Amino acid sequence: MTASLNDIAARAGVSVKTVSGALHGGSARMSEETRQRIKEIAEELGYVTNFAARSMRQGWMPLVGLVADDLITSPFATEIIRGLDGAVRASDMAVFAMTLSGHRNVGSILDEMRRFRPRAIAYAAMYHKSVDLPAEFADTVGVMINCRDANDRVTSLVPDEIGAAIEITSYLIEAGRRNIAFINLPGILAGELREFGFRQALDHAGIDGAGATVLPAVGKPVYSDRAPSLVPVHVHDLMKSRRPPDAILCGNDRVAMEVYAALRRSGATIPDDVAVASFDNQVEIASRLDPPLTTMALPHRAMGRQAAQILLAEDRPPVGVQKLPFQLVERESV
Amino acid sequence: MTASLNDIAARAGVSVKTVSGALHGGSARMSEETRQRIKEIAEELGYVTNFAARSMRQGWMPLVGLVADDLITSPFATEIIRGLDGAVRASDMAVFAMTLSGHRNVGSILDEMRRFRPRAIAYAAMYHKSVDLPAEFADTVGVMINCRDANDRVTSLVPDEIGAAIEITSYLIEAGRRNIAFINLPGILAGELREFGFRQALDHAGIDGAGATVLPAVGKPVYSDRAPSLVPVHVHDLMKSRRPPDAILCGNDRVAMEVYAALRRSGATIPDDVAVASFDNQVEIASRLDPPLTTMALPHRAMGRQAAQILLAEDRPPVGVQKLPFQLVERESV
DNA sequence: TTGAAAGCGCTAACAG
DNA sequence: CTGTTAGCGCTTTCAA
Repeated sequence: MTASLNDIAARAGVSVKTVSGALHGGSARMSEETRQRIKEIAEELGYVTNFAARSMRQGWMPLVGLVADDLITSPFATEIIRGLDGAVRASDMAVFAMTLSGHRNVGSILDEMRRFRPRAIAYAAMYHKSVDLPAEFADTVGVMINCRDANDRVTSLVPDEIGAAIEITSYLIEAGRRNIAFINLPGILAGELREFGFRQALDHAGIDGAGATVLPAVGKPVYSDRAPSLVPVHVHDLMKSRRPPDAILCGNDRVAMEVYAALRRSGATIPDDVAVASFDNQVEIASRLDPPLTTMALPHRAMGRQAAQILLAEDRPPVGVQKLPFQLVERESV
Repeated sequence: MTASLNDIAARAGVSVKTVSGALHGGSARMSEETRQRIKEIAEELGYVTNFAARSMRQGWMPLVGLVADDLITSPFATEIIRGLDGAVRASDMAVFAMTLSGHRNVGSILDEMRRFRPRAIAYAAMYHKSVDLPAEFADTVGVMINCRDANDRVTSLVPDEIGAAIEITSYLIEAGRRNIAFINLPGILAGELREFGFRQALDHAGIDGAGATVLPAVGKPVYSDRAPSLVPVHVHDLMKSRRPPDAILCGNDRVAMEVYAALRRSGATIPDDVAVASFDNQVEIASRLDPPLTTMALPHRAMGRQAAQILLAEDRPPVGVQKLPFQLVERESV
């Protein structure tokens, strides 16, 4: 079916070793003429390296495994994969992604991944959370992306939620807003941390508790897009209250989308009456809202890139949690 | 590092052949006791099959390659991959995706993929288009997803654009709309086909040309989300015209998003004054618009599933273009 | 029922 | 500078 080094060697009348050297330019030096001839024959026969065979000697396939929560099926995945892929390609490797979706547990999918003998494995979560990786897999996973190991046995890369919340809240305050409502994502780590940062920024600015309303975007304490949204009723109530907010901070861009609609219904204009800001910078949403949304962009791409650095580095860095900064994207909603 | 069959055999005091038979339960039968003991040792040693080694005999890795346009980085990818992955897993294989993004040409990435010796390769495009696959790769690619081979040498799976346009247009007509504007995606195959279906449905209903306005969503005849949008001005002009439309059909859900905003600015309500309908059913957008958007859902998942069937079938079906139906998702915008 | 041995395609070590 | 050979881990054929 597919041509092998042997086929080329036979055709060229040299040994496989010579062909291997010619194509993959090992230290073996040979007449440039022979090398050229071999390359031509390889081309002619449609030869492509057999990584499986090569890996028998090397011990691993030129792959970086990415085991994901349910990530691949989420729009956020794209940026993490882009970042990882770009960096990994530089080392002539490819990213091989598998999704946990139907699986019972993390261990079984990690074992599935290991069968392909990747050089290293990263674990990524769809949203920032704490993951309890079974002890026996602490060595298998080289880095955790967008989540942290509950037992701190694996180097983790997570977005700096607190910093981002402080930055965006301060930004709203600097824009003159004094009564900020935060429609947060309840029951998830990212939400807790952001609320912490939010309150800290308000404290720092000397704004009292009355100006620090925090409301849940959904009823259930679970992150699920299926859960019925509380956004319309919250916004309605806020705007009808004795002291309506002059800014609404949203848990993510989709919440912001709903906030936009609800504000319009209540007759408020953005940003004149109420400024709106958010977290995510989700492709195709944030920039297309009317007015375009000011939001803190998640460092997905950077986490992917950084993960590659860690995985492919000669020596593992000391285990720890690295917080990567969000980026403020200023648009017209503030 | 990793345990091999040899290690297990040594520990169990049997031959590798016996271990292989015990773990992968080939035709080889043996005492249930031995098999059990071997399995325990394997577990204890943390053995996982080495697919690379196995593939040396089989000739291929248990992989289905997915070479994509730029697909992986698009939210649409998710459903195609889900469909493909689900079906492929049933045959104990995994999907291995690679993106064309930085590459010069299709050929080079197909060769890169071939180095991993996948069982079969699918080619997928981000949006429905015609792809001119170099002749020498016609055999390499088993099926084309969301695009068709310009030379009809490869089986292709594409959405039934014409059918979808007819269905949604008829739906609008049945809802009593008589003056439908279509803000289409210019310069791409999907757009052309939909316009054809749109006009056909109007003709069939006996609605004359005056009720069939087709306008481009963007200026450049290229599908790009970077291109400046013409939607706001088109909607403005339409609503100011002597005979404003009672329905607007949109090229995709993001166009619909902009149409919503523009209609609100002009004071029109949805669906009372103007019904809005679209194509895509993009996750997180269509259902969250206010009011939720009636749209024709792209058959991405079905194309992925179907692709797996074709790739893994014993015998290849006769080459041809299979059109998969969209699904009408009725919400409140009509 | 189990063992021994060959061989898949490649690279690395060793000879020539 | 080039050829020969061994061996990676596995499955498969042939023997026992």
